[in-house]
Amino acid sequence: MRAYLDSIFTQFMQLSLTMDLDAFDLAILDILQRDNTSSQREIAQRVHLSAPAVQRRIQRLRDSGVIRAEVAVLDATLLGRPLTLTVEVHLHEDHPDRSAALRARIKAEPAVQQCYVITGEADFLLIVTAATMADYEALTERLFGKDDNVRRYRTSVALGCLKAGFHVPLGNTS
Amino acid sequence: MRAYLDSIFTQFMQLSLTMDLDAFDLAILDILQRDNTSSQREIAQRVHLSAPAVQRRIQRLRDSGVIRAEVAVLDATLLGRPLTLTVEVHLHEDHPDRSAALRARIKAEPAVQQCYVITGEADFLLIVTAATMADYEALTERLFGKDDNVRRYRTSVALGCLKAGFHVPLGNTS
DNA sequence: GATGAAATAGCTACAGA
DNA sequence: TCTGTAGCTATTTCATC
Repeated sequence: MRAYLDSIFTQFMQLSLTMDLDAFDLAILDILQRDNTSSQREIAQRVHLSAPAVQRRIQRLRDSGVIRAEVAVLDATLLGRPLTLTVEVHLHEDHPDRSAALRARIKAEPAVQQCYVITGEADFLLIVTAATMADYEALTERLFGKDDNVRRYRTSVALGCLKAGFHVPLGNTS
Repeated sequence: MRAYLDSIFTQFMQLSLTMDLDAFDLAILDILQRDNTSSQREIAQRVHLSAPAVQRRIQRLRDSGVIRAEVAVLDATLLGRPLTLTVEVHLHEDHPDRSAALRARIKAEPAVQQCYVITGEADFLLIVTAATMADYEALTERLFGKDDNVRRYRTSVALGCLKAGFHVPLGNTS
């Protein structure tokens, strides 16, 4: 019952939030998701609003969760991690209970940058960063080694990266 | 010849940069890649350095490319794009010349958040955001529809996301 | 790398539409 | 309720040691 009420509340919040975003908000968001170092004054004159108005809107977007995080994106290669790998994980049973431990290990593993629970042949898709293939092997051993619910995993090495980001297309300003 | 010199230069830069990063830099980077809103004063006292020292290091990390970008990460669901899809693209020929047009379309398509060129069965792995399945279908038509070098593509819908980011593990502070 | 001054950005209060 | 003006606080930035 509590979970049900929570879900209703979440839906309501999302609905009310989505409806409250106007063209100014979208313009501000699009600037910030490209370059979060833009000053409020600069944003203000680009979207034709005053600096405090921009400030208030940004604060509201942060509070409401539309802005999930403000982060620096680092160059993994320059930091000694030139390898990116993608891993499809196939389970025997994909019931949450059976894979809870695996999920926890994945969440706790810093080298795993992304993990999606997916439909289709595989159950998880991971994006992993590593310094060397030996390190990656050790990682797979830690994650999958003793888990008899993992049927198999298929690794692909990323030879290159055409694009990488979490940029969300925003209406006409996408 | 020019390309060769460029590659040598790049290698030299990377080497010199990698070697010049000390524990302070790594500590600063790890703070920034988690929360880029941290003030220099705050960072300074956390890493036991003065604020201007932190400021100089950050500037240097920006200039050298270790800090690739400073961005706001938005909630796609709250912005009307609740769907995330992963797409494996299989080509007939993976020679760059034959896939140049496809690469260009992928780069130009805002809904494609990430695209990795990978080894193994598939040639590309895409992470895509979409508002509806109809939109996604239209996207695949735009990207792959008239490209006879695309043998097939395999879509998986992301049912959930255990983690998502580009956080790079940094030594002992990972 | 630290200190301190100047410039700039961010934040709050208030008035008006 | 939201915008814009004004003014204050805090942060960033730069010159000097």
